[in-house]
Amino acid sequence: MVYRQTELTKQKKAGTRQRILEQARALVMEGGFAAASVVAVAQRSDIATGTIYRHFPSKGELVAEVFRMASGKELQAVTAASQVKATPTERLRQAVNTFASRALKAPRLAYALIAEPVDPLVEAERLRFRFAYSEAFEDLIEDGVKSGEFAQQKASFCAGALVGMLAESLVGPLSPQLSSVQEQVSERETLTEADKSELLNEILAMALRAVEAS
Amino acid sequence: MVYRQTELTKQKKAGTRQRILEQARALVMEGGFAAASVVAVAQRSDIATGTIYRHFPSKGELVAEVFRMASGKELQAVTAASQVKATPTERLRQAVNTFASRALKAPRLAYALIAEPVDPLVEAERLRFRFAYSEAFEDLIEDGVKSGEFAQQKASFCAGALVGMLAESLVGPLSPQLSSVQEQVSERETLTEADKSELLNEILAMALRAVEAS
DNA sequence: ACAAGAAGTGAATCGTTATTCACTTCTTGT
DNA sequence: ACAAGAAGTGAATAACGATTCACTTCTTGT
Repeated sequence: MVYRQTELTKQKKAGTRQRILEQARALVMEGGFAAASVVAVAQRSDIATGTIYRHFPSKGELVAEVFRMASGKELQAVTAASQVKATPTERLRQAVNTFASRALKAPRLAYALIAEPVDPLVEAERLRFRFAYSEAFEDLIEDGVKSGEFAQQKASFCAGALVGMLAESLVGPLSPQLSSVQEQVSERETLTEADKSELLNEILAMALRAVEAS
Repeated sequence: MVYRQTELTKQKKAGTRQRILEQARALVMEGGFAAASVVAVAQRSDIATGTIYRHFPSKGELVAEVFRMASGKELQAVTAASQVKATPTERLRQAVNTFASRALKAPRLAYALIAEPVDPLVEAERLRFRFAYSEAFEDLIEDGVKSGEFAQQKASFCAGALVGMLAESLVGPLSPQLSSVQEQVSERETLTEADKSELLNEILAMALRAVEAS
């Protein structure tokens, strides 16, 4: 027994693992989870397919981790925005704006995270994250209801509906952007900056109306 | 050339085709599109797998037609509800109520139509139907904006967002019901009648707030 | 230098479904 | 009854991606 794992090898291994995750993430950004086959991830990471399995027990676990990384970043941004020191209305505005504008900046990734058909392990993560988003909004809505700024409503439900509304408002505009894999929707228009800005305004206005006292 | 297709055989063939569609639909109602494999559909229709291909060029076309049938029925109900002779507010109330209560009555089917990962051919149909729903709401919102009952808003966008909100508000409550195939979510509660009724009220209230003038 | 354990390799295998096709059975008009 | 065309059959095949595994290469301590 001459060979025990040392600091160097441990780091090297962690590095490989990291590279796999990064390349998988890059593939998802370009072509969604569908593009992240084991073979493709391996090729892009300059390793053999088998190596993937030295780092992840299954493909599902790999993509679930990719999902967790990417969604975690988004969630953090939204949560931070929702906790600014301001009125509930302003906090909602910030949170919605953060969510939507980030999605519009990386449409392929956003679609993958929000709506793309995925492996059950990933779907489970998605549910979890959706719930986490919901909680971020829930706090803010509760404060708004207490202060009378918002209408009387069941915060837990409305937060969920709000997340759904946000997500779905974006899926429509987002899906045409996918181009590559899906042939059917090829000749749709691309979103101009002006379109995006108008979209943002409408989403913001509607979200506010949806919770505000009338 | 002694055998030309006659009325009787034509009807028989149409009958078989119909039975295939019905059994496929039944399978979808029970276990979603995932449960509607060609073999399963054939078995349940008491025919050989090959026979499916005498009636449909591919599995995709078959399930797309099942989707079209089922969604068409839902769409028709919502459209009808949205066209009752009443104020825009009341029409919205009717349409939303129709959509949501029907979904809650057949949760497995609703989930399959709204959110289940499906074959691209079916996904294309889904987009089309989503747009059709959106149009039903669009007319009603436009009327409401004109009459001043609703806030100033871009009807085409808000209708889409509304459809998204409805769909997504339901996916959460609906997905736990799936039971059979998905193991992860097994120990979630089932919706009681009281839950459903509360859910309906909240959805209705939020949808109205989302479009109404403040 | 060497032995042993760890990481990496990639072609072969497995699992799952849709799809095909050579064959059988049914229907019809003469 | 019979021939021809249509419908039906279901085992075999195709296609696809995940997973395995016997093997090679690398790393380490003595």
